[in-house]
Amino acid sequence: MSTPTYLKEEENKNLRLLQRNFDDITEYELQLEILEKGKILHIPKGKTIMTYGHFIRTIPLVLNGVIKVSRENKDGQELLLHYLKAGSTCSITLICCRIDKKSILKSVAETDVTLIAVPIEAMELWTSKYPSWKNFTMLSYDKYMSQMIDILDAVAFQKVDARLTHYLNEKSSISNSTQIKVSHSQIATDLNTSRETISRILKQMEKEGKLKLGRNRIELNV
DNA sequence: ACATTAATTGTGT
DNA sequence: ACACAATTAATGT
Repeated sequence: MSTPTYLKEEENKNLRLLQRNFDDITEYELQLEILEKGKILHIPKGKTIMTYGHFIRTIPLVLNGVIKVSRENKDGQELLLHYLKAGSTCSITLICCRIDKKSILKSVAETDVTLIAVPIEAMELWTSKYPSWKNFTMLSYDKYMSQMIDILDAVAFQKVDARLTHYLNEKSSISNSTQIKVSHSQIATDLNTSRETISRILKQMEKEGKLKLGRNRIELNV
């Protein structure tokens, strides 16, 4: 049975995407194996990928789009941790699935997302077989740890207004626009604070001329 | 075009 | 943090 041409083209496209976004994964063999064992998933904006308590059986390699990762506790309390952009993976899942642990995180597609879902069984071999895979996972851990330190820093030492400013800048860079589409209560959830606090700080910032407010919309001034 | 309703935002305590 | 007022967007008639 021969593979239809359009499928091969699709595969080539994905291979190039993989090479372009994950330049730490160098072995051509490994790249092919990732595409062979992994499954390409297209996830629409707004869809929840993981929530608290889910078992994890695959790890995501993000090819396109942005995934929002937040901590979620039993009571449904949330705190935005970081964003996964193209070329990254969730390193906590690298550990989690190894020890067969339930997810302690929640992830939602911030934009439309394309990713390769790699089953854990495949990864096990790669660590010993391909130096660059080992390197890639180590770099991911390192990146993750740094981000966690940053979060700790922000929550422990920064005031809410500083965190809000940072939040807005990040949002703006993700959407590549100074127009941010989000409600005050969503921001409050992300930063784990109250909606009123966010409303008041935003109002103050508007008075200072830093931004312009609208319903479900914030326009950043440059 | 207008009225109704739901959701978001503003504010005082 | 809570209660409520005001405003805005969405929807139906």
